[in-house]
Amino acid sequence: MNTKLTADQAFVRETNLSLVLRLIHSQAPISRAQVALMTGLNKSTVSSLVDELLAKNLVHEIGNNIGGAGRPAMMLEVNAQAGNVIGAELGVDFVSVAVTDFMGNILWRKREEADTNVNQVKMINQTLQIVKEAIKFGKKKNQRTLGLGLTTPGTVNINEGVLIFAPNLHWRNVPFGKIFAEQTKLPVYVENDANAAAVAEHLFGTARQVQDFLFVFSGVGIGGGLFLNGKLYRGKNGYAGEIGHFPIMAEPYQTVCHCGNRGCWETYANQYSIIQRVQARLEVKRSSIIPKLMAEQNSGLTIPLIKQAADAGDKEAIDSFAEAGLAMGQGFAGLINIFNPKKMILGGPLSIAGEYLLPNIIQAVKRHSMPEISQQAEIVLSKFGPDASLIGAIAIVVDDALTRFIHFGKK
Amino acid sequence: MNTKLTADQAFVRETNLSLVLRLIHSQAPISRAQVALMTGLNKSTVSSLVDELLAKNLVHEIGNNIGGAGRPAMMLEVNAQAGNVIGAELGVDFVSVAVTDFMGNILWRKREEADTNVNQVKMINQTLQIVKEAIKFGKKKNQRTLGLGLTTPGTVNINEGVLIFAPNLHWRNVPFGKIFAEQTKLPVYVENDANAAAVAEHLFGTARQVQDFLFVFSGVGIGGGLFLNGKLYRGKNGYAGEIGHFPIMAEPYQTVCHCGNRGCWETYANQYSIIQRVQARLEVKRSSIIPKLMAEQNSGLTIPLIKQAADAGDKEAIDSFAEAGLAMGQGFAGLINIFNPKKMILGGPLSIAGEYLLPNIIQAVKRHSMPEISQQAEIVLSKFGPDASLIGAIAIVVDDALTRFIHFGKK
DNA sequence: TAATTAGTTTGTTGCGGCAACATATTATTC
DNA sequence: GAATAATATGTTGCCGCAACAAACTAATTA
Repeated sequence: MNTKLTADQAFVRETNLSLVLRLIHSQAPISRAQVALMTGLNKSTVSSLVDELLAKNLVHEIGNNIGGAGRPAMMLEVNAQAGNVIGAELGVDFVSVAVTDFMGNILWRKREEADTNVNQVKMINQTLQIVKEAIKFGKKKNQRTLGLGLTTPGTVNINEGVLIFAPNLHWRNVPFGKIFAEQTKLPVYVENDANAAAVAEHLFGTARQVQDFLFVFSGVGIGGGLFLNGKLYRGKNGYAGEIGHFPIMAEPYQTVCHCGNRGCWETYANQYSIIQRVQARLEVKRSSIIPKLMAEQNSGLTIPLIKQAADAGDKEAIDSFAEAGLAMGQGFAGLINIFNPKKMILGGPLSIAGEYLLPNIIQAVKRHSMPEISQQAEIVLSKFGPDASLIGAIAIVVDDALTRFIHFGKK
Repeated sequence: MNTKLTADQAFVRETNLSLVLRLIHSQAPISRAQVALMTGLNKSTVSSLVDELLAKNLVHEIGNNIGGAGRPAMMLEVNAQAGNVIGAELGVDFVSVAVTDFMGNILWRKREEADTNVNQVKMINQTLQIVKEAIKFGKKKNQRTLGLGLTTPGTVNINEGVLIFAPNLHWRNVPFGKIFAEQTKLPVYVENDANAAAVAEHLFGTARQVQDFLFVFSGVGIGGGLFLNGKLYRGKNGYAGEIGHFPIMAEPYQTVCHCGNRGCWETYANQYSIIQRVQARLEVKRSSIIPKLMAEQNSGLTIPLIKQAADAGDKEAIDSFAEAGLAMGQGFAGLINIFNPKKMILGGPLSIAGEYLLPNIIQAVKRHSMPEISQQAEIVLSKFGPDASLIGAIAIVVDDALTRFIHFGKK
């Protein structure tokens, strides 16, 4: 951790450059005068900072503002063509890769099913193959590629780029950073899925001006991205955010968690818990269209299928989501009490059923948290839903660029 | 919230002044040369910064270092006589006030029993009376008094100095800041007990160089002080840290929490839960010396009395602490998974039984948390035990002084 | 006396702030 | 329709102040 504690003039310049760049990023189109007003910086200082950003091609002028008295303002925005970014999400049963411009607009994407249980090396090679396609696509566009972001469920050492432990993948100590850097010759960023999703939401999503929020990434497990005081909180070793393993022991479903313990919150509120709930309901022979759907589609009992049943009005599906939503809300309530956040954002694969989960989450939060605190917290769905972690992989590269680019020379 | 995001030269000076002052505070005695080495600042810069601190009487020279080659170093330390600080802790059933010097050394203290249930105004007046005694004592010492810190269990708006809600006191919207400022003419700082205790531990206690830790304040309830990235985390409105109200619903003790809900973690691990556990054990007529002790001392069933019984080897007392320790550890485990802290510090009234609780907390943490994370977390007792919040009241004044004093003119 | 370490002096570089100014437009008046 | 006023944007040149660098003095030991 390169934690310089002292300040000097270079630090001042970097701070202000980064601040102005981020402001232009999130508020574009915006004029120099508006930047000066919003930051409190002097007009002349803003001009100097913007000049530098223009020279580095990070920002460009997009023509005059019309209307209003006085000299028309020259509007600025971040240059989407500042470079491409590649993001890859390594899920438990799939791999997703995307190429975007600097503003996070998707230019290319590909998703493949995968099976992590079979072979770690095979899955890494599969990912590498798709990433190489993505790089080829980026080259065609004749743009520099700024980096490769890689997200995965589990605790990550981001400095070394090593996956420490992913309970749901049963993987330990995988040096993703080294592997992908050698094979792609790109700067590689490795990050936990929920952390990355939180950054995505802050840069491109529903948490743009929000300084304190939690991203709850729900899928096979439940992970948390803690965005506190305007930045990601990673804890002592970067493992912070394992919110799914808070021991709550609430209901009779005493499922053993992938982490090895019993009573973890996520076992009551993850994908599998919903499937369990549906199974239990089907066993007592209630009328449900789910068996019919499974037969028709030759499919197992999956979340998309249950969602489909719920959309068709199937009571067992809807009630199962509701139950899981209440269990989810119990954890949300606890987290809201702990963090006093402005927003709680639900994303990840399970969020495709957000419309069935959210009302129950909100209800449980009302019941289980301190009203003074929960009244302050807005509970919403991720802008990117099941793609939250993929866009997150992009976001961690862009976010780093927004602070580091400043050090680059002229293009 | 005066959140200036931009940086300028004044900011640089403040940052470095504060850094040097804090370094001298925590590492004294220390020379200018050592400060330069540790901070990376230029020798001449350090000299200039130290000169300013000397001129403001915040630091003083305490003579030459002896031994070693070269010119002997002039050692520096923070001037304990820079001013007095008054701290007041408003507990659920007591009031404690102390006067310390700038280094937190206690010069005077007084504690009175109180009963918040009877009359809020009466209790505030009682506190005010003792605080005025403290001020008089401070004046005798012929020192300026830097401020009054006030801690209380509950959520606090620190900017307004208002207690928003204290479940265990049944108080709402008490403008402590205004009341005490008018009556004492001192700068008044109001803070939640656990938050303040965390600051105390960081400035004066076992977390001096620790950037990421949680203070768990256990007494009538359980509060948390979240010290993250080297500073207190307060959340959106300053209510963060209500860790006691995480809904866990673990055991048959379905006690209604003071917050109005059921299943809050603190109901399984607070003072009253231990008393309940002892009562339940005594009812089934086990042999215990507790009834005898109660009769002898004409006392109710209190934590100090149960502790006394445990010290005498009483199995029921020891086992009750052990049970509560395990319940406490369950929450610790969840918090460790969420925060990946370097330390977990247990303090507050209940920590007088720390020796009986801690081993069980550690055992439960091992069982319920992810080993990669919990191996990183040291679980320790507060340096100040039951006084953690009182010293915390001092610490919030000193901490503010360490950053604000820099703005003062020459004395 | 030489070596070593502590701290000071003098001058340099580079930052943002300030105030005056040039520029470009709309609004108002005749 | 032309002249003038008002308004807002952005630039220029100068200043104070920050840390830094290098050369210095100071005080000690070997």
